[in-house]
Amino acid sequence: MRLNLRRSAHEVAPDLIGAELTFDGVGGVIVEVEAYDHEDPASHAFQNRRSARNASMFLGGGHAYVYRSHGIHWCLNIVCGDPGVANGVLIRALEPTHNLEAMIARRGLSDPRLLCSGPGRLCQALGITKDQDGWRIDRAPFRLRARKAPVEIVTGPRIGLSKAADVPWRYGLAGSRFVSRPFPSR
DNA sequence: CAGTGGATGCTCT
DNA sequence: GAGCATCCACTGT
Repeated sequence: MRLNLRRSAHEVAPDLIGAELTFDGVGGVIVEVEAYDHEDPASHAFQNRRSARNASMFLGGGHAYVYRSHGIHWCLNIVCGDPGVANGVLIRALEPTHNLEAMIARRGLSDPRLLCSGPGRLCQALGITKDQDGWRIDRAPFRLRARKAPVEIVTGPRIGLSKAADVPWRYGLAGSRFVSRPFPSR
């Protein structure tokens, strides 16, 4: 499979499940994401409204959008679609596969299930901060590799939102023990 | 396991 | 000044 990040976040999001993401050789397999588009009241760039924070969401598919969450954590999006239209996929959880020692050192934990199971946790584990905002996700030191085999995908409502909390734009790898929270069984 | 509250800083009104 | 696309520690079953 080939990843085309110039499509909308809703098309890209399920294709990212099972893909491999690393930064400086540290990372793993994407097991949970959420899609956000410019017509989404929960998006930082609702109605394509630009701000200092969300500028990189307008750079077009293949860039990183990193923002500060709750004053403490960093969260990583993969920007999708055409330049000028704010689309992004929040990377919520990885199954760690590459350089777990570096993750353990940064996180101060060794349980593999707690290293990258959450958007803030995975940025801490990989060493991603505001410095990476606007960088290309498909070039060094990032690396993004499409999945090689079909996967089973589950969906559900997105996490932690007060607006548009009903739409099922959260995607996960079925049966993964590394998602940040269980998906609704039905 | 479920629920609660604190930490903490930036964005936008 | 309010509100977070979060996480962790702590409480009570």
